[in-house]
Amino acid sequence: MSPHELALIRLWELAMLLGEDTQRGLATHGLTKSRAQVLWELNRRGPVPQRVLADVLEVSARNVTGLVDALVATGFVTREPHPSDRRATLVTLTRHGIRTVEAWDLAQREFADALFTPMAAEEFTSFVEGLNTVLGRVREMNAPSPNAAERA
Amino acid sequence: MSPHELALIRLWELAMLLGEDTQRGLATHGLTKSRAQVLWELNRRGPVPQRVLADVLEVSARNVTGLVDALVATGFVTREPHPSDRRATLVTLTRHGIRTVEAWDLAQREFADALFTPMAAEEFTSFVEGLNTVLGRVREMNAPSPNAAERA
DNA sequence: TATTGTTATACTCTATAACTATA
DNA sequence: TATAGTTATAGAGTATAACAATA
Repeated sequence: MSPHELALIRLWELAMLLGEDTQRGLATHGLTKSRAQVLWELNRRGPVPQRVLADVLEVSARNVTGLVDALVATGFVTREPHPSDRRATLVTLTRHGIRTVEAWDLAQREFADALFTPMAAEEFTSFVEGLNTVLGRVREMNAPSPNAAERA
Repeated sequence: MSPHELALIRLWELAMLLGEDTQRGLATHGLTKSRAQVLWELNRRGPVPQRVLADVLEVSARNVTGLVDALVATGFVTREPHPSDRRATLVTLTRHGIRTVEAWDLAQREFADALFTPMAAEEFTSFVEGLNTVLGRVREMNAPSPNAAERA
């Protein structure tokens, strides 16, 4: 197996481990990855109509209806009337939803510190440099998405 | 945002991009991630009873029934009688299944080369070093899994 | 006429529980 | 009695299409 191939496999393994770890963390809050993404966007953007969520998450309007239904039922968000468009509803974080997102933020910072603090400063720096290079390459190789800049 | 936090976010972004890319590739073969994992294990292990697939993929026996049903219907595998245990079936790759796995293998090698060849040799080396360190840290921080060695 | 969100319907992955056939 | 795999049932995420209310 070539060094390149091995490096790619290591990247995959890391991605999977991080994914599993995150999923376990979300499950303790009674959340799934998809529902968590909704909360995350609401935290960034404030109350938005479901249409906006469908666009930023790149899923169907129908799917958003289901995700918001579930988040309402579990107390993370509410549907509020839109002040000027009676067709739309504003999906709004509850206090519970806000506290949940804040708890992740903290957990993520702590995880990042626990992960990288033990690394030698020089090793960390060159790792991040390589990571940025690889990320740039992957972005180039992917279908050029006009939304990439907007999402970043 | 701290450098540690930023690095973690970059890792996430890379993981997501690689995941999306892979999913697109699988879709062109008419496959999903779960079904592809089945083919992958069959390629590594040869024909195995469904029970083995359930164990290695860490999913329920019921789930394996569904995945194998779908793979049989789409011509990637067949169910063959087990020579000594009449309760069991041996899930076996068809020629189509074998060629599909071989095509991925090639595609993965090409992708890895396209990704890393443009990197300076020194940058690649230190990136892989950092990657291995991070991977080790994540493994430590995760729940210590007795199967980790077996799966690797 | 176009847009927001819903209902209707369907497919995939996932799980547990009950059951059949076999060990 | 235990195991391999299926049927029955259910929940989550996803999609398209038809439809209602509103713009």
